[in-house]
Amino acid sequence: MSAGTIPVEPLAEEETLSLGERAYRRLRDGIVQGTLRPGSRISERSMAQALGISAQPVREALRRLEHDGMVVTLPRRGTVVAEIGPERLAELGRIRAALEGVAAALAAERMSGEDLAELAAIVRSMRGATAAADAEALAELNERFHAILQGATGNLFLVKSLEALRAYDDLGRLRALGSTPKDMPKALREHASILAALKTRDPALAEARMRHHVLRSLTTNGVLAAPRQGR
Amino acid sequence: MSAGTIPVEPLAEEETLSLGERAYRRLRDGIVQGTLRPGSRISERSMAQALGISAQPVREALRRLEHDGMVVTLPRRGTVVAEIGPERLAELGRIRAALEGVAAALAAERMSGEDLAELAAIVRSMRGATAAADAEALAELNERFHAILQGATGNLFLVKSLEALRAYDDLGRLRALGSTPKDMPKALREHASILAALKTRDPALAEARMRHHVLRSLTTNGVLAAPRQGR
DNA sequence: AACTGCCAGCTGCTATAGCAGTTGTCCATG
DNA sequence: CATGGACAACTGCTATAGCAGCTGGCAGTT
Repeated sequence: MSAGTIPVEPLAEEETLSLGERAYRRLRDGIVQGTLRPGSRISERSMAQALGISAQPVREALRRLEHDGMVVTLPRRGTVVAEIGPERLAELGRIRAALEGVAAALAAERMSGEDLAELAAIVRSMRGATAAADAEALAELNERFHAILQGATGNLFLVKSLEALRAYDDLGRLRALGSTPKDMPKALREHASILAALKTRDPALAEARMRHHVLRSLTTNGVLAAPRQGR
Repeated sequence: MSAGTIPVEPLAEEETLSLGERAYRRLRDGIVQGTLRPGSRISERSMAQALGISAQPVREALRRLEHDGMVVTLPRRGTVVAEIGPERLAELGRIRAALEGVAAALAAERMSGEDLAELAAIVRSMRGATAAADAEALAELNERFHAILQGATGNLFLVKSLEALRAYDDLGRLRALGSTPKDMPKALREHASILAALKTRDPALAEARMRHHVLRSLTTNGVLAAPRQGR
């Protein structure tokens, strides 16, 4: 590595995932899409045979799902898909709003200039996509916005918790945050205001704005009900 | 189950834990107590042999620890104990404050009358223990207070996340929240005020007070620094 | 001496087999 | 008919063995 840099891209970070990871995603998708309905019993052996793999990866996946609250397993009894009603979804949404708020606060303190610039670029792209009413592009940009912000915190616990919560997005037939056409301008303004708070390194302001943004978004998407206690 | 309830205590809830659970606690304690220092490499096989068990439970424990942020494992490379500096502890403390706040909000909405009465009894006991300056009793009561409140939310994800965060308590040679003698009266007042908010079914107020309580407690214990941005 | 390729020794990961509880059914018993 | 106990068929849990990838060092070549 003395001479100039080698002109090749690094390999894709996850060309082949572990069986446990694949089983986890498979089961998770099955649950949120309704294929595996609440109350369904999931046997390690049966599911392993159905997936064509061994029982260990399935077990590992079930443990993770249990941590996520999607299944509940009684020792030596069995594992069943948990009931995830609207009220539970609302709770998880409020938890998510709180965590994303903390992430914004931490990001306001630690975030690098490059990350800030990237967020600014994303917000600019959002402006165009909003004008074009491109819902798909907005969903993608929104995902990147939050991902960069969360990654900037450098806190793995926070990132993983939010990742787990994000898995619930596909449940109530809602796709991604801020994708409904009517609230696109709102979401754009909110993202811009969050970015402004990050630029001024104001943790409290960034947190309040992020939290409000997530709560508002979940409300317009029907996950949360009335604007009872917000902020 | 027709006649009166059977006059026997249920079996001790965890007379014999699974090996995976025991390995998890063992390793977790080793990390927070400093026996397993940051950077230490943990091999599934070696650790299994050291604990006198198989490799699977150890692997399961490592996965959980990774989720908690205490270890980080690179696929096919190895698992090492994560570095947990003061800044990370502070982050986790802020996350915890936010989550306990949400728990208080949810509890204010859902909590039953019996649970409220139990919390009231605990606060009364706290009053006595504070007068007697009984730190140990206060720590115990404090733990029960938060446990009951969190359990009243009925949200497993929330409970498990807070449980994971609680594991970090033993790290910076601090034992439990609110155990330092000087802030006993403060903690007592805060618990009482939280209880009051719960009684009036005010989620926003309960959340704000709980969050302030946790942040204040972590601050006086040295986990958090100046009262920069609170509330 | 500097570089390249090979290879033993790790590592996490997966498969197979078997243990130990739990449950529901069926038959013997009151 | 009602009741209780034993057995079979599950379940999750654990142990053992072996696979696949990565690392570091040792030799062989230039």
